[in-house]
Amino acid sequence: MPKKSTIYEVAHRSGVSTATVSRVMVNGAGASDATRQRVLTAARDLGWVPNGSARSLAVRRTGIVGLLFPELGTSGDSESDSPLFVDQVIRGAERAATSAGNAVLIAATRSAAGRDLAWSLASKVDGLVILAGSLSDTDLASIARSVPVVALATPSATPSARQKLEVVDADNRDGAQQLTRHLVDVHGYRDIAFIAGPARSPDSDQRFIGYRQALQDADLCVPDAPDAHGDFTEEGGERAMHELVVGRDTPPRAVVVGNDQMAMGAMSVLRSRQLRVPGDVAVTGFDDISAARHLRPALTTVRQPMREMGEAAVRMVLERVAEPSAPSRSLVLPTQVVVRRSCGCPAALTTSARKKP
Amino acid sequence: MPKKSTIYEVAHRSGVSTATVSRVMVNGAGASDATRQRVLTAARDLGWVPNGSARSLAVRRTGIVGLLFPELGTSGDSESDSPLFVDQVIRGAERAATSAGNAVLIAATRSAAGRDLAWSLASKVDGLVILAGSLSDTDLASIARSVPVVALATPSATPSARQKLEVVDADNRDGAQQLTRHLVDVHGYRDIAFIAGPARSPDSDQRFIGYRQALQDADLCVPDAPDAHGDFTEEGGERAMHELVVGRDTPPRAVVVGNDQMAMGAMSVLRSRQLRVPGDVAVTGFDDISAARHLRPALTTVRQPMREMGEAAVRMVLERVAEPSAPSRSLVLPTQVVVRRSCGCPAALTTSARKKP
DNA sequence: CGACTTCGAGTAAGCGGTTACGTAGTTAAG
DNA sequence: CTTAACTACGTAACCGCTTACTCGAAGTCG
Repeated sequence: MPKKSTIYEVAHRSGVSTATVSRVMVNGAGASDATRQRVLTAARDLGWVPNGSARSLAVRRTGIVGLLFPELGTSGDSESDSPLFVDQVIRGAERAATSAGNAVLIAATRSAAGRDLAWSLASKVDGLVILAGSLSDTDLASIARSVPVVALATPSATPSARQKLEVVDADNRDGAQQLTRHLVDVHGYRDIAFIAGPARSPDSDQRFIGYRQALQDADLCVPDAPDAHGDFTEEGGERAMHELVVGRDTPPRAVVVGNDQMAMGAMSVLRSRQLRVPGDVAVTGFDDISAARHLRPALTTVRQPMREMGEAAVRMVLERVAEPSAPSRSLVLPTQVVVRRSCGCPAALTTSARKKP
Repeated sequence: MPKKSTIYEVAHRSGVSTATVSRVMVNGAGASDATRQRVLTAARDLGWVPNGSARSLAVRRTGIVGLLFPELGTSGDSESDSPLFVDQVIRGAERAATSAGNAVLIAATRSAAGRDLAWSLASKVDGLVILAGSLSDTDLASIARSVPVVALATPSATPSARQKLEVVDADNRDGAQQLTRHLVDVHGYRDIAFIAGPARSPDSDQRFIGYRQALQDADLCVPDAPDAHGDFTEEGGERAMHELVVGRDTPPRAVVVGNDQMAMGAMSVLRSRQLRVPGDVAVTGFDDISAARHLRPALTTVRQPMREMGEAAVRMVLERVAEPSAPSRSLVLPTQVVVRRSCGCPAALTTSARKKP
């Protein structure tokens, strides 16, 4: 690179002051046409890229929002476990940011080192959106004291933290409830098992609560705890389903699985045991990742508006940046059950059941 | 937010100069233990987050690398067409950046507005990695004159631009060639059609070239142009396959499709015409997106090391940033064919054929 | 035709860090 | 005891851009 040029060189080359150059670049106004042209030409000739740091320093705004998320596949190599969830959120965040003239700075926390990363990110951005699992609750709270933060999918945030924190989440509870109700009402299943995610996953908890609610509404027996736990990966789903099937005399008539990836694992276990889905055992997932549509049978699941969550989160930080003293709000986005074949519905019925009418 | 504090306040509160505070923060050294503690405490008490812009300005380095990619789904709403390719690249880039103490700033160019976005990105980063299709060749070249840039999957870059540009790509040609060879050698197919991507896609071109090479090596008739074109989406694949089948008396024995998403569309068209895959028509894809494994039949395809591409690209920009005058290199990463059922191989054979022995 | 705007453009004071350089005060060496 | 070499820390000059003021010139108006 031929040593970066500065605004001074541009100013000198076009025979004006730096102030004028600056005016021309930021808002075409404040200069005569002739001057503007001279400046523009000089800038182009020099290949001048204004220094963003200097600009940010002067205007006290970086035009960047940070996105912190957890890198789950700690194992490293496995490509399969990529949680599409994060990717969608990233895309949504990018969209909202770009359309507001900002950009998104991303970083993934891997085991432990998260705290430092978070602070280093914080120093470079106007605001932060932090995905569940990236940071401990206390770190989250303390960082939120210094920078506008919105937490994504983190309903667990302690009340005290809530004061400074904004939260965006999907209605996991309602989604699971609608889904389970579909199983009960439409298909008449009564023996419905639940495979949960990791023990301390708020998402998984919410889904379990919704599931229980539906059972209770139907006057069915309501279990205290999930029938099995997985870790949200396909392998975890296999293990959980295996455990579940082995632990019982007869398999359940249906099983509500904590997310799509585990549901995929679960289905393959059933298949290998000669149990037909949905004929013998109906299976449902959660998330509606793109693979869900292509499974055979296609997976009935609950769609989370992942993209929208990313967008909303970014919009909220930006609003907070613009208006730091506004009261902090929370946002719960609706989920939607997507009926496909794995629950026992016919192929034709690809429509999606909407929320409570 | 209780008005951000500065290094001056920290310095004052701990009774030292800003220089000392700075020294403590950057490298724990250069100060006595007692002083260090006082500074650290003061910083924590104030919830001080050093201003990244000021720091970057002073050290002339942002610690950020930009990633520019095209947002393909111009239509907007459709979620399905999200090319997982980009997501993987993002993840790879993030990984390489974070492990080097940097972060990734992402932005997607949507139709046309790309140029401005690119420059605004450029002003905020140390270097840029730009995905194919984000920018016109001329814009690419001109921006590469002012900032270190590595282009991803952009073999088309004009020779002149090459001088300043670094390029990372996957060996699309070789992948397609190996794949086609597999079809010919292992399965003995002779009538093999090709469904290409968008007309001006370098990736698609390379794949077509590899396909032709394999046919030529086998002394089969070598077509001048692809049998049909799609746009890399599932719908595009459906249209292309439809066109292809309708345009011929008998369907081809096998068809090499430009990417996985189109292959999925193609397969559903075949199915709806009562043609069995792979019994009547074998189908292959390209990319190895996660859905490929879950299709029925599972899709034989070519894996691109998308994550590695993202990592490599970021590493290369960072090296260029550190050593601006080094000669620019290019990198072509190997691809790998992944044999599954859609080509006609038995279920058991889930292994992957490696590159030329 | 003098007073009042309006407009184009320059001056210079920051923005919040970093760091070369300078200076006591200590310790080690001669 | 003098001198050299550290060590711990302060001073102040940047880094490159924005923007509140200023100011002269040109246009407006009663």
